Amino acid sequence: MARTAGSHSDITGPRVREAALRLFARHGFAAVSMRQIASEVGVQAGALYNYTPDKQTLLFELMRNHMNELLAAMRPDPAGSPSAQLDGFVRFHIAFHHARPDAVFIAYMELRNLEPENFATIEALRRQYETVLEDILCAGVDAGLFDVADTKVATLAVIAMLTGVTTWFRPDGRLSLGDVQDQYCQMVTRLVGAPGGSV
Amino acid sequence: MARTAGSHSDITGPRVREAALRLFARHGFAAVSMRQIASEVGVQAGALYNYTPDKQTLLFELMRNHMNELLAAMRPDPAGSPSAQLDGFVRFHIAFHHARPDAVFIAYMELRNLEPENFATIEALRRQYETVLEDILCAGVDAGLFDVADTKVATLAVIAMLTGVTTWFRPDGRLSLGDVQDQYCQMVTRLVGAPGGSV
DNA sequence: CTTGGATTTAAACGGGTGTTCAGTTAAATC
DNA sequence: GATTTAACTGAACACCCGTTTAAATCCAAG
Repeated sequence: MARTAGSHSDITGPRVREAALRLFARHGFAAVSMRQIASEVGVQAGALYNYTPDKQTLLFELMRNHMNELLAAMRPDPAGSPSAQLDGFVRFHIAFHHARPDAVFIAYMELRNLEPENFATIEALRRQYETVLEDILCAGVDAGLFDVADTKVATLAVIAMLTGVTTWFRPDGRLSLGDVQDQYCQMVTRLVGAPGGSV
Repeated sequence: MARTAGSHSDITGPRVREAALRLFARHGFAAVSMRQIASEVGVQAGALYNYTPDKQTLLFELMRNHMNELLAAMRPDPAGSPSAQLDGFVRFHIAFHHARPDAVFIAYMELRNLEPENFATIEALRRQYETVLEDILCAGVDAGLFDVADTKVATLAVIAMLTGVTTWFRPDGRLSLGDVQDQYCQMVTRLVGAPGGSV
């Protein structure tokens, strides 16, 4: 068992994933070659295959990793009221996605480049995340706090609205991330017909 | 001037664009080859160059065409109230986008595959469309009908929310297109703090 | 029926693709 | 210092890429 301590694989492995994430987000999975990724890492193309069985799996692992991090980070306070939970969800979604623009971009844009089996896995994780929000909405409706015609539709509407932030928000722009979070909280609060959202 | 009547170009041209639209939407611009498009049309790859100078322009024309159609079809009733105009915008956006899923997909997903000049053109058209909605929101705020903290943010939030419909709505599903339009109208009405959106 | 231009083919161009693998390098263990 | 083995190179594999071009085909007009 040689080269366990000073091994480069501890360094090269993450660097491969970082380069792939950045390049896939920037140019798209199909438009990026293994040689481009390798060149970014400072290695020959063949060396990448020490870290991934193939290009498809490299994409899949990036997406699965992102979704797992998302689900792990999202822990709604079970003691909070539905309104507080909804508020927390909105702020969390905006902040978490803003911190990982490349991973977000890939997770939403490269789904069609996944093989069916991999697609199903990512899709399941995505639905799991949506369920977190839907449960909050259902709890609010049950408590008579929210007025939502269809919690499934409202869930998808809110998530689409929140995810859209990543396409235009720039930290050096007119509004701070906190401003944006505040505004979206108000809009979502009103959207679900919760009290406290009126004029 | 021979072959003006029985010319194939009247037939092949549209067929090229249809095939490209479908394939680009399904697999992504970078993942689709000119030979695939040609094969779909029933022609050799070289024949495509009678109808487009290159692959990039083919994509660009599809996107520009879609945006132009979108802007031409979007004519808010200048006599209507801001609330009625907003309602009309929501219903129009959902219906128009649902009728052209492939073009919508391309217009939102393939922006990064456009060369800078082409990107700027499409981006300008997109902003033109957003301005239609923002003007409605501004009119509503000026009339004291809407309560919106930031019309730009609200515009982007509403459009992201509406466009998201195309990713999940299926006409053979639980809800009809009309149901979805109704629900989004209510959610948007509440989101902008307009009267008539409360419980 | 010939003509001439629109339309398409077939082949070629230079270059890039994902992936494999024998061989080289270099670091950790004995 | 010899041995072991993870890490990497460099070349090759078979194939696909967008685009160009000369030649063939097709068909309305004269």
